[in-house]
Parts: sequence; C-alpha cells; structure tokens
Amino acid sequence: MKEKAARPARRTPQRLAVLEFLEGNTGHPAAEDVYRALAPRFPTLSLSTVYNILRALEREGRLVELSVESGRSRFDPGLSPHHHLVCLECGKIRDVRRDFAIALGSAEAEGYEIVRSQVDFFGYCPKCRAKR
Amino acid sequence: MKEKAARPARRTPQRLAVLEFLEGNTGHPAAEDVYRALAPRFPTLSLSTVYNILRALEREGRLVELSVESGRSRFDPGLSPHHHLVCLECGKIRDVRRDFAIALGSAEAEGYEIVRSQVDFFGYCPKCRAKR
DNA sequence: CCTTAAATTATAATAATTAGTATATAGTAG
DNA sequence: CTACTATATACTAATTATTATAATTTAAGG
Repeated sequence: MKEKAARPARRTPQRLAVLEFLEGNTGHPAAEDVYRALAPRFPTLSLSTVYNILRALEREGRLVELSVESGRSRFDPGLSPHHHLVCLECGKIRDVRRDFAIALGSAEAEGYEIVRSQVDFFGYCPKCRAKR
Repeated sequence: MKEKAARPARRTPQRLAVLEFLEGNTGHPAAEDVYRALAPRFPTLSLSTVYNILRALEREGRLVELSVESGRSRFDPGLSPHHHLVCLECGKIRDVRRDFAIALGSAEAEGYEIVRSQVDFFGYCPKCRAKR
C-alpha cells in the first residue's frame, strides 16, 4: 500500500518572500512589519496571509513566536538558540547569545515534554534610562 | 516646604477584592478571569476597572504581567521569584520554583538596567501529550 | 460633614488576530 | 505537457483583547 504522502510544504512566492525577509533578521518583527516590508513587492499580499504563513512556519519549527510584548506577537527566526533583553518602556528587544545551560529535572518537569527554554531579561534600555 | 504627598493608594472594595483573588493564586489568570471571578460579588464591577487595577498593581510591583500566550496577557502575583512551564498546546502554565542563578555581565547587558529575569520552558503537558 | 482628588463605571474606540469563502496555483499523476 | 486536487491566497468581515473618554461616585483627610 502507498504511504500517506507527508505534505511537502508548498513553495509559494509569498512564503519564500517571508522566509527571505526573516532570514537572519534580528529585529523581531511583528506580523504587520513583515507585511509592510513585503507589500511593495507583492501588491496583492494581505495581512491575513502573512499570519497564515507565520503560523505555518511556526508549526514547521522554522521560527518562534515571541509573546514578550503585551498585545501583539513578534516573530523570531531563532535559528540558533538565544535569549532576549527586553525594554519595559519601549519594547525594544536585543538578542543575548549565551548558553545558560538550564534544564529541569524530570521531577520538576511534571510530565511535560520540554521542547525549548527561553530566558528573558526585562529592564530599561539606555535611551529610556536617559529619559528619567 | 511641604513634601509632595505620596498618593496613598485608595483602598476601594474592588481593589481589595482583586488583591484577595490574586493572593497565592497560581492559576495565572487573564483580566477576564479576574472579572468573571468577582462579578458575582460585585455586580457593578466593570472590566475596565479590572484592567485599571491590574495595571496599578503592576506599577506597584505587586504582580507581573506574563505575555506567554498569544493574544492576551496573564497576571501573576509572583511574590517569590519563580519560572514557568508552558504547554504549547493548551496554554496551561505551571510554576517552577527554583533559582537558576542567571545573570548578565555588564558587557552583555548593553547598557540595559535589568529589573528581573524570567525563564520559560515550553513543551507539552501530560494531557496534551496523550492526545498525540 | 465637606472637600477634593482619585477611582469606578459605561461606552466607544482601537488594535491585533482569526474566520469564512471564493479564487488561484503548486505539486503531481497520467 | 495537461489536467487534477489539495492547499494557499486574498478579500472581507467578525472576534477578541485592550485602551481611551467622559460622567459619576467615593475614600480619605481636614
């Protein structure tokens, strides 16, 4: 019998464009940012398509959704593991590349299957510190 | 000269009720949850009051806003420092009480004044694992 | 009590995201 | 190369969370 074909992830221009835009992008763009960046080249592109694509890429494990800002999601191609430094005032995020070697013992994990961990540092960026 | 009176944080019934509800609450409720929990006892309570109170408590440092779920914020009375175990499927959050002793060197901090750090572990809870 | 600043409420506005649906197209079998 | 089919896109409208506004009420202090 024929194996059920493992859906091959269709390669559409929009999808490729989103991937290309995210490639190496450390700006942690929100869906709207992705949309605005690509709209000139794809006049018919719609915001909900961007959302679809981002969700699809997330399911494929090619990016990570950051919910570090209240109200909207930012997306991170997160190829290599890294952590974040978040400004509580303006929301700016900087990457922190360092391995903290944190892990939970199986008792602490309470039966969860852990996929990844993430350290976020919250504080005030130099610019916002100056304004106080 | 007279010191500017440091506003005494008015003790209203609504505020006390929210505090009482959050006291020792590890359920990480969203604003709506707080509202629904108190509505029976406070028929005139409005959702925007809940938001006001939550934001006020946050400014006072009595709770922390978690942006771990996309779309809405959860609130955590976070009295003692702890971390989170988040189910990617159902969004359930469990507390992890352990000190990971993570800190950034001043070079890594890039001028940020760091206020707190937070480790989030993402994965699948036992219930959601069973469904796969 | 009386005053007053602050909190609450109701309502409306905004912003982010999701849903529904008709059309288009990538991947693939023939 | 052509047709087929599932999936992706695009348009629109709906939902959901949150914030803003303005009018009313109320806690706290004199």
